[in-house]
Amino acid sequence: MTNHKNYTLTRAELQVMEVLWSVGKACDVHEVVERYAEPRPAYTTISTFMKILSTKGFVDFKKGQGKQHLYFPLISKDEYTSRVMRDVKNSFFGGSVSSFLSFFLKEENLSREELEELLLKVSG
Amino acid sequence: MTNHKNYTLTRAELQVMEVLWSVGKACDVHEVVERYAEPRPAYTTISTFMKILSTKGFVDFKKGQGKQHLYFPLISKDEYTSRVMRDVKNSFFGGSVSSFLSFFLKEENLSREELEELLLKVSG
DNA sequence: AAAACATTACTAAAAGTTTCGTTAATTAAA
DNA sequence: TTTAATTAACGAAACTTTTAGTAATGTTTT
Repeated sequence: MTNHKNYTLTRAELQVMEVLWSVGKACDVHEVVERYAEPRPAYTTISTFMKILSTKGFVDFKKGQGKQHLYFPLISKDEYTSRVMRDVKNSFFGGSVSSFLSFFLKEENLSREELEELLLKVSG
Repeated sequence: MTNHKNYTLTRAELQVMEVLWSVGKACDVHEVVERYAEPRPAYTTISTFMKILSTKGFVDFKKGQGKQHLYFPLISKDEYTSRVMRDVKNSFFGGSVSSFLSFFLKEENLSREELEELLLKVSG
């Protein structure tokens, strides 16, 4: 399946995706579990999430050694980030770009100099 | 209780808070239900959420007519928004302001000029 | 080919969230 | 003061998410 468009990631699903995104290559369940901090979830827990994520269209897999599946994301972290940002913008700022940005900047309490610097770094 | 700091709002809880924030004054359960779009939730559903939100420290109440409670938020929408923004910044941009900003600008396709303008508006 | 092994699929239970009927308590009305 | 109305508290059902054990299946080794 390929239409992650209709779904959102739950907390635990996102955690799995984070690992896949950070690894950057297709990997098996063991590799994912290893990257969890202690106490690690059970192998089958992650396996279950892979199944769920496949069904929801967020990951796919190719065959590895033996019957092993090598999982990889079907959506990039950037794509998903966009989606989250859009949702936040819509829920909290009525979809307004400038409200969103203003709030963020005020929130960060940046000095004039820091702002200038950011401007350069960002759009320079 | 007053330590909402340790909790986050679930989807349905947030919806209740949105109403309280928008109304702007302490209100009873009926007033909240009325502001829901059809099909409205049952009175007791909202009542339950008020209880939960009190326990979690997001709302408090004062006595109204009779035995009725008038609920009001203990956290402002801005405060809660900050929290969400901080979470997004941390989860998706490793806490980096400039990463956050860069992504947002690319996403929104803002020009250098538009950004400058916004910055001025914000930082006076 | 059989046994041992590795891995996914299946199932289910535990935990968390959402929903609302019923009950109990309080206030208002008769 | 008894009855009716109102309202919050309680409890539980339905649903979702999270977790993991067990079964089934395919792979490798003997």
